[in-house]
Amino acid sequence: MFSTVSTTDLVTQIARQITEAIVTGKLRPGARLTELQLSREFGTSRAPVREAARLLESQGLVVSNPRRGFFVRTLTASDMRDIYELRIGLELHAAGIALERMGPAEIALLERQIAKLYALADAGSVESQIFEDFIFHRMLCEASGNARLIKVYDELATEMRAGITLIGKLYDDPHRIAETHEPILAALKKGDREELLSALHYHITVAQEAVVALFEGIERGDAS
Amino acid sequence: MFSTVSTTDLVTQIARQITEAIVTGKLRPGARLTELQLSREFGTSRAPVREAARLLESQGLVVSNPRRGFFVRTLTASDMRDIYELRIGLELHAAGIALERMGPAEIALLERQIAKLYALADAGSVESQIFEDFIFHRMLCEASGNARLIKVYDELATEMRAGITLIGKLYDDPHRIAETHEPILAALKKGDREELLSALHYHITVAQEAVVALFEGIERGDAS
DNA sequence: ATTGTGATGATTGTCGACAATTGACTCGTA
DNA sequence: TACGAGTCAATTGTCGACAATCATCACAAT
Repeated sequence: MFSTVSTTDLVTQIARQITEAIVTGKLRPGARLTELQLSREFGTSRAPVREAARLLESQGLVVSNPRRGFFVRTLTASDMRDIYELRIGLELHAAGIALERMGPAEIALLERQIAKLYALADAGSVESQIFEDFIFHRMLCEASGNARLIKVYDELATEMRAGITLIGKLYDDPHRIAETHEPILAALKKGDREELLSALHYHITVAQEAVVALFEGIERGDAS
Repeated sequence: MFSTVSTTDLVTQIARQITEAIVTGKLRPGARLTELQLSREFGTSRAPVREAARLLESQGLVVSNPRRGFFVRTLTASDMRDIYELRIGLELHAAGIALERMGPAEIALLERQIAKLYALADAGSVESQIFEDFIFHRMLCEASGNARLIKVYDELATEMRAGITLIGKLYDDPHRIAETHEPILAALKKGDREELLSALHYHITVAQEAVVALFEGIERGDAS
């Protein structure tokens, strides 16, 4: 999850910086990525920048028009609906498997993560709460023990972050955000499969509806 | 699904050729991909080859060791188990959504696809049947209407093909392969959700067990 | 025989440059 | 004023070259 060592290769480093710029909103959707400008900014030549851009394209953060270059991908309401719908399938599947594999230790970790959400609700920034929120769900996916599944989750998480950045509004009540994770934890503790899947489904669906509605509003021309 | 025009850009073209070489087995798992050799083979310079290799890395077909280059990814039994396990979650989710959206026309297309499988069982090559088998399941995913989900399926399909290539043995009774799709179709026609998910789950699990067992055998040192 | 060491060849990572193409801009004309 | 053709700057796609690094191999020492 976190950078292993500071000495990663140049392409990865560049890709990470561009990703940060996108998910934090410094690079707006639709913004053009000119290779020369980026290479100057990073103090490298164009080659590593191109490769980094290709990497980000495969992750769905940027799109490339042949002969025109790379642009920050503009996520639509339809995109977000698909992403969250897929996430439902993915995360419920992960939870179903995880339920069989989790011991008290793993569940305790999730509980601590929720505590962290509460703490950030009181004292932290919105961005850090969003980040830790994703960590919670990633831990759930990790508990499935399926590396391939985790990889897909990470890709979805990146896209969701890229989309959500525009939207601090969703998190107007950070305390409530933390609360909504409780039913998931409760079901896990009980070992109730039906309840777990139901709680997760509800949790994600609520987020989906909020995000999609907001995007539809933006597309309709409300304040960005 | 198929190439839109013959004039795709160079990187895509190279990536496609390397992919073909991998999934057809011409490039064995673990084989080294030297940029110079590939660039000579394609009559280009190294730059497009590098980008194509990066693309394939993001698809999980090749891996890169920094300063050492690219190698054809060696899929393990554990990898295949994860891939098929994820596929179960993905495809069942897709089917659940698809059930609501499919009309007689879409179901008829699936029926024709099964007919094609029978035809290939009688007269076709194993490879073409494998291909059309994947098409059947892709059609099911397409019916979900979720583009993001389809993208993940395509990635999984590529990895499965890369793994399965070694294995013509799994398709020793091609007629039976076609048959195993019938229960899925039957459930769809009935509109029985439970039966559909159950049939799909069984169908994929059977494949998973066969593939994983084969890989475990290979890892144990049986004939490759 | 085995292990450590040094040279050597091959390969990657990165760079700057050139040609091809695109999009915008200007100018002229109806 | 509106529209179209032609020109031009900017950017990408591709290339060959150089330096840094790694693996291999031979050779010597224990």
